[in-house]
Amino acid sequence: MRDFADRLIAWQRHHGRHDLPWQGTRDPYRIWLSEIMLQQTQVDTVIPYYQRFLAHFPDVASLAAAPVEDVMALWSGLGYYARARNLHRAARTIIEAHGGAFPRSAAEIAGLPGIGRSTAAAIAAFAYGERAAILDGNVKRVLCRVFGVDGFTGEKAVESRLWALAESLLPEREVGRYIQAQMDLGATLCTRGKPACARCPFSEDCVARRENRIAELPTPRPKKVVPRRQARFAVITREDRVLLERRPPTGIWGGLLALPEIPDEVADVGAWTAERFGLACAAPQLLAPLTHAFTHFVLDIEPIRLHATANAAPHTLADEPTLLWQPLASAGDAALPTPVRRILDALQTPDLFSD
DNA sequence: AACTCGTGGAT
DNA sequence: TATCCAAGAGT
Repeated sequence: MRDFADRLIAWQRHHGRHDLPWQGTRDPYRIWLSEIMLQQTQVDTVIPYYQRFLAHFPDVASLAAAPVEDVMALWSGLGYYARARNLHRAARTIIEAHGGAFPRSAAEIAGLPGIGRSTAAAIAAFAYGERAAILDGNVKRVLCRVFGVDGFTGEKAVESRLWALAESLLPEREVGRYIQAQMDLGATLCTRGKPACARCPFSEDCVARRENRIAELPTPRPKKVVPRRQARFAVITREDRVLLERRPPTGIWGGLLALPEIPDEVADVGAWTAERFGLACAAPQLLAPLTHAFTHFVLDIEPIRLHATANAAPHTLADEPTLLWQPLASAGDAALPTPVRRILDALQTPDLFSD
């Protein structure tokens, strides 16, 4: 198909999306922020986070100047928290190593942490009109269907073929509109479930449609059994505060504030609390358990409430910088993972009839 | 290459 | 309800 890009661009003018919050600007910072938030995350989920983040950090300088804890708090609930840490690291790199000027080419942009080939191309195309191909989930789905590409797109051979195809289809002009068109077509029309082929500009040419293989393309990811794990979270309160622990920068919920996890081998929770935190507590109280599903495992959570007695002073934790007494009233502003947020919400608004 | 890393929407 | 996976990147 020789006029793929031209037809896609023409379609985008009349049927594409033009009013998303990150559109209508060539500010590479705003485009960058949107692209990072949109990684593996749907548009409707991103929009309120994007607005809030931009209100706090309107440019690279303000982001670079902020403590990483503030950045994590604004990312809280959005998931994939390494994105926030890398965003912050990259902002500081731009200020310190690039003199505050955003890199001008996709190749340079791709050198920043958290920015891979596809995201770098999107930023360069939107901000500078650079002729660079993207390969996100939308593009993969559209190309696999229209051109009949078989095989799971996570396999290197398939992905290499798709990259080559994406490069070969690039138009000479209006690259920004073109890649927006690819994403719009994939997100609004060539969807995973029931694609609206009747409204598609390629319905006559599409291999998947001609061969009646719309449901088989793109080839789905090989199935895997997701393991189920169990964890006990200590909800240690003292007056109107709760004890939180900063998680290590890597791993699950990296850099976030969470409830201390009670090791599986601990039988006597009260004794463990006394030994671990130097806190005397009243009898442990079981709170409502909850299940949290990740992509790669399911976590069954048992929150256990422990009331610390008054002689347990907050300042005894001064030599443990990862621990802090968080006022429950302001817990909503903290960098909490979603299930911890839910537990603390329930603690503040006890409702025997909910759920 | 295979695994890790969150959360919520869609079906 | 169970399953898939979304504007992917890092290791």
